[in-house]
Amino acid sequence: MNNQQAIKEKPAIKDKPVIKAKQVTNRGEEDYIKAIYKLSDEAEGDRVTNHQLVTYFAHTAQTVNEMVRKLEKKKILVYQPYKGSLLTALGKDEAVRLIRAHRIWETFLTEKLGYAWEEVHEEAEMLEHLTSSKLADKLYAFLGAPTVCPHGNYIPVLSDMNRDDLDTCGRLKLSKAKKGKQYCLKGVVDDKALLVYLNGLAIYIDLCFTIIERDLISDIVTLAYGGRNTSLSGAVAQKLFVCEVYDAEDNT
Amino acid sequence: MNNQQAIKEKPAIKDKPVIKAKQVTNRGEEDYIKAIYKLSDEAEGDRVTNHQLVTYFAHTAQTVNEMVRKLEKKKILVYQPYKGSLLTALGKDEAVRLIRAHRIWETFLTEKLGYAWEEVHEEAEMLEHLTSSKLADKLYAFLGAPTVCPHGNYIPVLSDMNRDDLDTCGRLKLSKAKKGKQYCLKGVVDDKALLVYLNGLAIYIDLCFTIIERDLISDIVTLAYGGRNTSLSGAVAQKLFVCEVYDAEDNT
DNA sequence: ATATATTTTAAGGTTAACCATAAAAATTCA
DNA sequence: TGAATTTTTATGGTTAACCTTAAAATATAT
Repeated sequence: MNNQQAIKEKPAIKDKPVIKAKQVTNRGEEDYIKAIYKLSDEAEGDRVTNHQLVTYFAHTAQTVNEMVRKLEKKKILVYQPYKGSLLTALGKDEAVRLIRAHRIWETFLTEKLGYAWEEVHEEAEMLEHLTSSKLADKLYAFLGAPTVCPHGNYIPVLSDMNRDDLDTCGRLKLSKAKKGKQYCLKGVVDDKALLVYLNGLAIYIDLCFTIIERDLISDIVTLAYGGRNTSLSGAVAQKLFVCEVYDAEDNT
Repeated sequence: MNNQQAIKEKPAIKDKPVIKAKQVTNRGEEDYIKAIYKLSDEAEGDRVTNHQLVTYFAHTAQTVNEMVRKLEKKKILVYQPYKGSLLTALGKDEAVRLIRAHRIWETFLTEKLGYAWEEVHEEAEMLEHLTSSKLADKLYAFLGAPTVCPHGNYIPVLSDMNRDDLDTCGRLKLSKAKKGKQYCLKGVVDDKALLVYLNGLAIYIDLCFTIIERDLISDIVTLAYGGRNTSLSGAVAQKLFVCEVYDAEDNT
């Protein structure tokens, strides 16, 4: 027995490959970080409750609790039972890093590979998790330092890493737009069903239109563009971001 | 108790996001498939023994056995105890799909993003596992249907999916080259240390040189190119693939 | 201020991909 | 052919990310 040990101890280390897998799949944790970042924009008080995560991921309360506690230990967030989670600076950096990678990939896939805007989310969702800063930066430069992704959402750069609202900044929700005025579509929420719906209506980024009707009872906005009128529900209008357009003849 | 059940059964399904992670990390299995494919090129009789996998991955015999049995159940290989594993057509297709994705990514990273040839392996190693056929095909087209990766190795296309020797086909190992003849470097093994070494010697794909010495005792080849002479060990020469070059004046 | 509802968490389970130890089986070699 | 060596596999363990059930703690609404 002792003998066998002795023999086993010297299995001549040949200079063979010896492949080791590395940082395999932070996927779970990273998805939680992104979710908390995203949900905190919409939620009141910035704190994201476990309940929100339960419905977002369709995980059990137990699972959400475990993940949140784990991220808390890693200093990625602070958690108050019954109150919710708040990302630390570390957590926010991580979230922004992921969102940046996500949007860079989306831009690459549409601009360079000819994907449609409703096809890129899933691919980017996977690729973002294995995108080093080096890769992100090189891709970004290759794309010509774009400011927005195919859905019109800002691609954060290091200087605005901690800006809170990456999605609406400088723009207006269409649901807040005013009758009679002219707007230009600058961003949409990255939601496949919505994107396909907009395709059918020939609505895309940079489209300009006039609001010809805004019914507050039915919560419907009606736009005029390209010789047609289209009515959108409040639910849709809330997912579109616009900038006001000033006509040449319309001074101020 | 029964009561509680009844209440719990109707947690009104809201139309909230409900994000589900999918096909998470076949990484382990896929690495085994690739390893078996690669090792079967070098090994005698095509079969890859568990022992080869043990040294390749630095996993235990038990782990290798489990993985092999699992892949066997999935019809990816046939395994004979004490003999080794042989990929099925399904397994080979899978391996080639991965190698194709790997080499396409390597090409993208060097050609489009300016990576050095010794930097691309690790990135490609991760990206290949989440590359759909659609993505691979679009990338491939974007790159202009390249035939080889930055290391000069063939990028398989569907038509040669089952070709056995993707790495040496049509080419010669430098270690088999003859004194006095002229050759062109067409491929090198994708091994970081080797690539960095070659950088230092200004040796790269498509470099042409003449073999001015070939010492069989010391197993050293000496090349002349760009006004310099360089001696390479047999270990290195075995990892370089060349084609013979015929001078204009040297008929036949 | 309590009763009800909701949120948290303890306890224990599952699967995948790894590990170690050691017994059983097959191969190889003398 | 038997002994030595190698290969395989049974048993049992670990961690991460999920699960269920049910108890404990807190919040809310009357």
